[in-house]
Amino acid sequence: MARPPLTDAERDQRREAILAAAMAVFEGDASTGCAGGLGAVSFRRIATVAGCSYATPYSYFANKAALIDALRARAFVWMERIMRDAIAPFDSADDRLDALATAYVQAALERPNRYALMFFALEDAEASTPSLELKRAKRDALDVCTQVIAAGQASGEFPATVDPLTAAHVFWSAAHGVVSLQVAGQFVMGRDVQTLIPTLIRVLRSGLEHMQPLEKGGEFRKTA
Amino acid sequence: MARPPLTDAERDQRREAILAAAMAVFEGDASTGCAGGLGAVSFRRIATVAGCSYATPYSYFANKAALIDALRARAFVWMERIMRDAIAPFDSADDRLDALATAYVQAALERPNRYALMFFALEDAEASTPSLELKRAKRDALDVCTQVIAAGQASGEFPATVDPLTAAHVFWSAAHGVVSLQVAGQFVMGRDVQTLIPTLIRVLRSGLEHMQPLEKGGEFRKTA
DNA sequence: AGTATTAAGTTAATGGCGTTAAATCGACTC
DNA sequence: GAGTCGATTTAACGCCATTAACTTAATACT
Repeated sequence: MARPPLTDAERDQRREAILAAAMAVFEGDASTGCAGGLGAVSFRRIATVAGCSYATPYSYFANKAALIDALRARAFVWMERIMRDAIAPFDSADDRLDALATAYVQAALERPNRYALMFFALEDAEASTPSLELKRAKRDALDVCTQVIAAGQASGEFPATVDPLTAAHVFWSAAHGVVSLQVAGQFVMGRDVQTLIPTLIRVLRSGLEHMQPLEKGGEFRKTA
Repeated sequence: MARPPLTDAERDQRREAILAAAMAVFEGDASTGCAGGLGAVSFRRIATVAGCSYATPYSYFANKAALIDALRARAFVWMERIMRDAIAPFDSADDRLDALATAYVQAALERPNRYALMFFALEDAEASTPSLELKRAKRDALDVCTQVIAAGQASGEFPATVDPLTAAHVFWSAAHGVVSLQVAGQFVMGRDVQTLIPTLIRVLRSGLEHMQPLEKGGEFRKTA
């Protein structure tokens, strides 16, 4: 007596089409005829590119923040794959760490928009709580780093003075700091970031033994 | 034969009033009755708060990006003062570096909106080239870090194996990475960032001698 | 005085945006 | 065919940035 709802597969397919349109707009695809970047991503333009009405995307995403959230998840998945592919050919923990950092920085600098989407999409997406999909994508990406360090500690190549998750945070934070300052055009490091990263990795790598688990760690001089 | 233009002082004063209104909106001041953050900053709301017409701010700022640029410059000046005040009571280079990092992180976490303004205001401000005012504010802020390191090297407390500017970039990048991942709510570091920073600083500090100048290795190069 | 001149500020308009309520369409059951 | 209900579109609201046209006000010259 009633029209049957869409199949899950159909819903996924149409949701995918909208996401694809959004990605095309975000990446500044020529077919969309616009500049790209987060500022260019509007529901109305996405709808136009996807060939549907302005309101249609609302059947698949609660609001713009939810769509940006999904885009961010894709960006993290993309980065995770890049990192996994980068470490695959290497065996030693040091080599894997180097390859990881190099690939990370290279990917970020080659696709600054996508990198900015991962971390700088505050305006539109930060307000609402992240989706499970995004949280998992983030965790999976960080896991690549954690696993490399944990493996290095297990094999004795790295000192096991700190838990791998903390160390992964430190490494990722450092890489993110360098890359994001560069991507955001902050300061004037006339120097080549590609060469700054190896330096930083080397320093952090050699500093692994100075890291301490934070439960007991953190003693430091401060406050007169 | 004509009405004289406003005095420079008058222009500055009115420009200042508009900037103050913008800052009040951005900080989510109660008098503005809005949430705060960059998303809340609109020319129209600023004009309302400042008690002028929608178009008036255009007499003092070319467009919204220019106004955001000015706000960012203020944020950098604010951070510079915090850092300078933080290092003032200390004498040893180690103490100053610790105080610098601690104050930086504390300030960023206490006023995440302002910190985000410094580095995450891509949408509105990144497109246009930064103003001289902003560039100088950034440089002055970075100079605090550079000077601490240079002084430490001059006194022999820090190894002089790398130029201070590069080292400052490394330190700032690392701190920025940690803070910005935290501010942006990335990952789930259940750990207290306030304690992660000392660890990172200690590691970087001990790694100073492993840093190498990026331009030309030459006489600075320490190890083969 | 009165008037031309010119800067500053206001009003109004344009086009775009996110979002939502009402109207329309289309596939299915009876 | 008629009824029904999900999916989509249309239309609308309010907000935004930006700009053009207009109004106001302060001077200088006659």
